[in-house]
Amino acid sequence: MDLVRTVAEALAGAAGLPCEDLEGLLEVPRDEALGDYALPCFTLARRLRKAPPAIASSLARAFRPTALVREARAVGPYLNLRLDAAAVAAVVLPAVLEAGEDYGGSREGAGRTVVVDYSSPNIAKPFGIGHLRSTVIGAALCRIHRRLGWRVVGVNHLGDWGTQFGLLNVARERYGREPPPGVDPLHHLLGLYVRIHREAEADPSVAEAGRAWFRGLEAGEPARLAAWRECVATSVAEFDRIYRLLGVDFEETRGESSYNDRLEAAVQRVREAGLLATSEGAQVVDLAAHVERLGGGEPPIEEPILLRKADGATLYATRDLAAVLYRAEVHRFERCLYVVGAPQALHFRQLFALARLLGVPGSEGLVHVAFGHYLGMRTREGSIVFLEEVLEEAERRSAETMRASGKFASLYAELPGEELEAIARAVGVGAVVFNDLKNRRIKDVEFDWDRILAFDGETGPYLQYTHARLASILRRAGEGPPREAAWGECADERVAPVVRRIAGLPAAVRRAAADHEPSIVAGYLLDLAQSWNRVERQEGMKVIDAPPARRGALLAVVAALRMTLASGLSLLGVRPLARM
RNA sequence: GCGCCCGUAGCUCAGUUGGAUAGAGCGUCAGCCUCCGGAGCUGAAGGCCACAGGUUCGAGCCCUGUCGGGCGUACCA
Repeated sequence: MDLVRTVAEALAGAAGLPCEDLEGLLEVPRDEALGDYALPCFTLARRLRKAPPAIASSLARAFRPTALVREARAVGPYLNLRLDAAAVAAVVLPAVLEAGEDYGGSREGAGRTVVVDYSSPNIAKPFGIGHLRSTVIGAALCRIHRRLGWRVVGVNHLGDWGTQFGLLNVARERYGREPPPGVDPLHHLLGLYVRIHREAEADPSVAEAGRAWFRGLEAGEPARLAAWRECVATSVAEFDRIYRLLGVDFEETRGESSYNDRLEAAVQRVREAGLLATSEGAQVVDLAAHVERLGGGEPPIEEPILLRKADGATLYATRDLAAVLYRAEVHRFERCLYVVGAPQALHFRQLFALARLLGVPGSEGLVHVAFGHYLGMRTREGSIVFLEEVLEEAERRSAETMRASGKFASLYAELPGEELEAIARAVGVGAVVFNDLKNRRIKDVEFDWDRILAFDGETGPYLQYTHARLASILRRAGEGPPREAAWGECADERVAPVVRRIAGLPAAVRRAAADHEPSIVAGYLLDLAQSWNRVERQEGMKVIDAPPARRGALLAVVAALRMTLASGLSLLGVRPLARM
């Protein structure tokens, strides 16, 4: 079911133009009174060598109404199309009911593979609120691509290697490996991490001890490897708890350390391609010198990419290069998305340029999905806001709101306590997750408890609440939506705009994937929910008490609406709830 | 210095490949529970779309410059 395409087809005959061209040009007018769709004729003017208003009026004359497109009227340079709302409902609603909560998908990604590198927290560092963004954006992009038929490989590229393990283990040796009674292992590690970092800043010999410890680890000392594994295991256990809470699951969890034995080969490949140079003792690729070979008119990258330090050690870029080679070989991706903060833009421009210079398959599909950070927290200064802390507070507030509800008794009476807890948790998580996804990802977000935990306005709970009320109507109706209904009942000016918006999910999902921008789905859902809440509350519209014909049609609308919301919310990682 | 990103209502943000009169939410003020769920809804106030040029029939959107903010700029990740 694709409404725009059907409209374009209806118009193609009159216009004498290919359907695809028209489909791209069609837009929804700002003012709904003007029509359901509009064809601006400006761009056609050059092609047809006629003035836009003349094109519009001649199209209007040539147009023959169809069952779906009832009328085409020229208004200045626009051709405004009026759809038959009953016909729209007859096309849209049964299709949505058929698709269910998978509505919005397609097969456009069939046979294609996308790798999504996301979350990727550092072991031995706290999982702070800042890590939420990559996790939640990446997980949403995975679900969105999967819905479009792609084979998705979500990768958690753990930061499980590097000098911080040296420091951490120096601290463990000095202050104790085992947590004191009553302290869980992870918080013990984090406490050590913060403490030793403070000391290292004040005392260079501490930092040197850390580096020395790490050298021993790299050399493969068994005792240090064992200590390292312990740290990794402790951290991963914590991360898993958060991932379960967020409903996040990875196809591949593979840390930087797993590329250790591929680093030499990666550098060797660069050398054989004739790209490796020595500069100030380090081994680098001078991208400025080679990148013009790639064409594409990209601005040159002045900064060289470093693959080996003067002391022979490898770097971040070396491991990322090894990782991209591995992924190309094993996963054979068409696209590979790196959901990583905007400050690393240069690093990825360098990495991608190098991959293209090496002719890595799929390197044209490498994308840095950059995002702004939460402001107002610094890891090193101890003023860390733990994600888990935020989620727990969100759950508390949600439970409080539930208890304060006048409907508490009637809504929740028959539910067991653990179910209530699960609902409070889903609402709390929904608030935090949606808050993160609702704006374009490049925007920085200032950390603010009240904002992140808000339950009214443009929030996750608002959408969940709308969903719950729809579910409630369907529950009370005591019957499922009909396959066939008097669709004319959906044609009035209150219901028709809602039905038209229901039809918009596939386009929103498609655009979200193309732009790697989950906020497009978020914005779509808010508009959808608002359009319903407006008519429902404002007009006091009743579904269940409506006369039989209207009741059936409205039940189909409510059911389709609920499925559309459920589908979109699931894509974002927000749980649709039957009650809350 | 150079590079990248951001600048739209008091605050946080939408604004499709340039298209009709720039839209939401929060906050403020005024309203709506004889309710299929008030975590909702209605209304009001609030804008030289940072500034200046340019391209175009048409610019919040594209180009150039200026200002403001953020980030990056070789041996951290």
